Amino acid sequence: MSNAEIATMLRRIAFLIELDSENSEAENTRLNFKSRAYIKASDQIQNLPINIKQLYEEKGIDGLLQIPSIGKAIATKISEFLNTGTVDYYEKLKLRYPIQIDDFLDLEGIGPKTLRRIFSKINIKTLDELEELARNRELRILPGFSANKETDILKKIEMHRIGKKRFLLGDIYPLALKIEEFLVNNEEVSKAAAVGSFRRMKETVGDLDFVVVSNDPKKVIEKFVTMPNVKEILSKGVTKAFVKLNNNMDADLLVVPSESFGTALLYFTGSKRHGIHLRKLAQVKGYRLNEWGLYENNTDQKIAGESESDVYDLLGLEWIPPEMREDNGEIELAKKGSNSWQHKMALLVDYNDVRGDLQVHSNYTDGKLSIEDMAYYARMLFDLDYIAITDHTQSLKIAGGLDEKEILDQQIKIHEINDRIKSSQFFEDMDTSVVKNQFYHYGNNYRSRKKDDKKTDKKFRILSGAEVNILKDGTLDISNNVLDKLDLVGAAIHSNFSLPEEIQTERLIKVAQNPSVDILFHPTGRIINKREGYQINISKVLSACLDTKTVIEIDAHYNRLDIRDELIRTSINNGVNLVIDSDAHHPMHYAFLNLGISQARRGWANKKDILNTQPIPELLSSLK
DNA sequence: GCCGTTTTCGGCCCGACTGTTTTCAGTCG
Repeated sequence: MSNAEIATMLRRIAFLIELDSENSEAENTRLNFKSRAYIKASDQIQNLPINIKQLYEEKGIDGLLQIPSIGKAIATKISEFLNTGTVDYYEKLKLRYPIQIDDFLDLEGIGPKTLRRIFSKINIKTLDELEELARNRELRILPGFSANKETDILKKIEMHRIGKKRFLLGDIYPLALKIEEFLVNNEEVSKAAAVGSFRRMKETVGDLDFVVVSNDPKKVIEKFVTMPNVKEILSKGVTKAFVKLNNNMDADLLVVPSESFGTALLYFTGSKRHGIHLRKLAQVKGYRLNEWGLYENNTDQKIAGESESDVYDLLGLEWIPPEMREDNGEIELAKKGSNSWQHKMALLVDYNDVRGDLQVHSNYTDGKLSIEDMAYYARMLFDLDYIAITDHTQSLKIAGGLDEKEILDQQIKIHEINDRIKSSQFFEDMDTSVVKNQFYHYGNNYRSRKKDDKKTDKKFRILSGAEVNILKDGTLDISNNVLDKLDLVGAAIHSNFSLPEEIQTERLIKVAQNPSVDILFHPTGRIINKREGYQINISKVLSACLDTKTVIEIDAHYNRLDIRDELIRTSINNGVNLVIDSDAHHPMHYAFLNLGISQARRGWANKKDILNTQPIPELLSSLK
C-alpha cells in the first residue's frame, strides 16, 4: 500500500464529507473544517518523505500520530485501511452518495458545492451522466445555474477528459525561460521571474507561474494573454491572468508593484503548504501575510514585501532555498539561531560545486560524439574539471557495448588524450564549429554554469570507466581484473526489470558487494511518467552500500532523475555517499547536471555528501 | 478533525476572479 493510495482514500472521504454538508449553517461549517482536515492529512501524506506502511509496521498508531495533521481519528482510519484494505466510515458515506467518486474527485473548476446542488436535485452517478444533463440543457433550470454555466461545465468536462498530465521539468525548462525572457523584455516590466514548481525545480511541473514588477499591470497582462503561444485566455483581471498555452499547459501571471515583489515571489513560488505554514507563523506573531506584503495586524502597517529574505527574517527564519519549500521540516530547521541550520542547510550543495561528471558516453557506444569532443565541451562550456567516460559493456547489444579488449583499447586512447591535454594546446586546436551549431539549438536554453577564469584548461582530466551491465544473477558482464584497471566503474541494470522484490534486492546487494563496483548508476531504474522503478527493498540496498563503500548515483537526465529527492534524504541519513552525473550522450546533456543538483538540494544534500564536488585525488580515494 | 508561546475549547491562510447575483458563493492558486 503506497502513500499515494492512502492519500487518495483520505481525499475521497473529504469529498464525501463536503457533499454531505447540507444541514444547519453551524453544522455545515463544522463539516467544512472536518473535510479540510482530511485534505490536509492527505496532502501531508502525499508529500511525506517516508513510507507510511513501513512506519506503521515499525511503530504502529503512535508512529502515525507523529505525522503533523494526523490525529487519533485519521490515524485509526489509516490503520484500518492498512489492515483490511477498506475503511468502514468511508463505506458508510458511500452508501449515502452512490456515485462514481473518482469521476468527480479531480474535476477542475467544478467543486463539491456545485456537485451537491446537482446531486440533491437530480439522480446521477457518473461524469458521463453529468455531461448528458448539460448537453440536454437540463442543468440551467437549477437554482444558481444558467446556460453559460452549462457551457462552462461542458468545457471543464472536456478539459478533464483530455487530462492534465504534469510536464517533465527538462521538457518545459526552455519554454519557461523563453516566456520569462519575453516578460523581461517588455518595456513596462522592470523585473520578471519564472516561479512556481519550476523555481522549486520539481522533477515534473503542472503549470508555469510568473511574477513581474510593473507600474502598468493592464498593459503587461494584455501582452501576456496575447503571446503567440497562448491558445486560450482562462481568466484575466487587474493583477492576475491565467492562460492555456498551445501545449495545453496552463500559465499564470501575477503583476505587482516593486514593493511587493518579495511577497509575490513567496506566494507564487509555493509550495502551497510552505506558504500556508508561513502565513500561520505570521499570524502567531501578530502579522498578516499575503502576496502584497507582510502587515502588522493592529495597524495595517506594511513591514516587508520587497524582498523574500526580509519576510523570512521578520518571521524569525533564515531564507529558505526554493528547492526546499515543501513544508517537510525545512521551516522548523530554518528557525533563527538553530544549530541544525548552521550545520546542515547552510552547507547545502550549490550549483557551482559539482566539478566533474562521472557518467559520460562517447561514440565508442551509443554516445553521439568522440571522447575529445565530450571533453572539450565539458571544459569550455560547463567548466568541469574532469569527466569519466563510461560506455556500455558487451551484453548491452542495443547500445553496441564494448568487450574487454575494446574497453582496454579505449583506456589507452583516454591516456593519449590526457597526455595531449597536459602538454599541448588541445583545447585551442579543437575544430568545434559543427557541434557548436547543434549545441546552441538546445543546450543554450538551459541556464549554464559560470565560467571560472582562474582555472587552466591543462588541469582537465578524463577518467577511464565503464557502465557495466548487471546480469540477471547480479554478476557483471566484464571480469574484475579488467574493471580494476579502470579509474572507476559504474554498474547498472538494463534488463530483467520485473524480478520479485526479494530477488531484485539480492541482485543489487551482490553488485554492491562486488569489490570492483564503485557506483550504482540510476539505482531504481525509473523513467518518470513512463516506468516505475524495479521492486527493491531500498533500505537493505542502502545498508549494503554503506557497508561496502558503494556510491549511489543521482542520474540527472531529466527523464530519470534517479534517485528521487526523498530517497536522497534517506541515503544521506544512512551515511551513504552520492554523486551527480548527467548520463551525457551529447555535450548538451551536461546541462542536465543542474537538474541533478536541484534534485540533490530538494533531498537536502550537503556539498560533502556529493563526492564529485571534490578534486580528482580526493574523489578517487573516496571510492573503493 | 486537528491543534496549542492566549494549550482541551474555539479557532482553523489569504486574496483574486468569475458568474449569478445585487452583496455573495464557489473555486482557485
